[in-house]
Amino acid sequence: MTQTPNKPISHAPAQGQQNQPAIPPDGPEISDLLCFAIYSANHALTRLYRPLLAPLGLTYPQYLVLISLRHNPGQTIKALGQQLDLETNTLTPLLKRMEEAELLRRVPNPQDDRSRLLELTETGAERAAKAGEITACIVEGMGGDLEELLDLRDRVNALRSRMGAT
Amino acid sequence: MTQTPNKPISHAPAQGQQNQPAIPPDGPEISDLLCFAIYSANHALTRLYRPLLAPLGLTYPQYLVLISLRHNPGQTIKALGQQLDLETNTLTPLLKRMEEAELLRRVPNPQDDRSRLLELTETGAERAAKAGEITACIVEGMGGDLEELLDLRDRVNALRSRMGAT
DNA sequence: CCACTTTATGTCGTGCACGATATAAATATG
DNA sequence: CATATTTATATCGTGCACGACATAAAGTGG
Repeated sequence: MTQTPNKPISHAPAQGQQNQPAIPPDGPEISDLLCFAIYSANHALTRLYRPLLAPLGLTYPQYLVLISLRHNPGQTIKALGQQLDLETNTLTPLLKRMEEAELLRRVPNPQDDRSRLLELTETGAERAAKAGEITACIVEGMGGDLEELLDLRDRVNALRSRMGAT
Repeated sequence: MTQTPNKPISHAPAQGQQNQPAIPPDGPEISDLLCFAIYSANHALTRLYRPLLAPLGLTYPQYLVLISLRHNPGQTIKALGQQLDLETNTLTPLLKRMEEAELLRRVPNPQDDRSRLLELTETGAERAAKAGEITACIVEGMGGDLEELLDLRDRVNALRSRMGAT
């Protein structure tokens, strides 16, 4: 475990004592930044998922859509967007690609002519089931014990909600 | 703090007792997934950075490049890629845009004709200094106390290294 | 019922990420 | 030294993200 714990995260000057900078003089290093850790962990996760999702013809965001629709059939695009914290400018093209791949349908909403409901096709449902199974492999790939991973998830989610995410 | 701690992260069947699934029957929910927490936290962070970086004419990856070059002047593209865990197919266009914006130069490496060294222009150095300062605002925006954030960073980095990231 | 506003979705342009592939220079090997 | 391999960078195509903008259908207030 190569890890140098608790280096400063920013170089905000210490309020009281000016002459003893506990913080690097010319700004933070990449390795100091929590935002970089998250940014880069996200890339690493994508790399972990890709070889497992590629055989299913799925990208990572598409995997998330399948997971979500499996638990919320007939969801609107807006509701999906709220769950994934994505806008329609991201979702519309993504969903179109998935519809073209016969994974889902965007059917009119009888309650509201502006809206569409999302339902998995049979293929989509099968794919969603397989996709759900690979999660275990990912947990494997992430290493560490389960307690740690669950705790980390909760802390990251706490950070998300402090940042005003949905 | 809306938070339901320690729901299961995957639905790997409990080894011993088949008849009492401690894990949801039809796969994980979005909110169960550590990978989604990280994926989404990354988006939230980008949203936090954007209004601060836009006035400097920077994107988030460009901000990272400036931070890195500030501490490692004359770095090669490869070295930068190792630090940011990015390939040249990402970096080359990004660096070209930054060169066009007069933030840096890609000068020939006298040691190796294949390679190029990266140096900040004067504008780039000024921008890097300003960029370093906004980190404090981000820490502000992330909320929570500093201890928590530093600990979180170290845990995320530990996860990164378990996933085989640089 | 008629503007006015809000809401659900879509379109467009830009900038990442990244797999696949290309190219030229450095290095290794016979 | 000639060939083979490796290495540093670049190119191309696809799929996100997302700001800015467009459109049509609800809703809302006179």
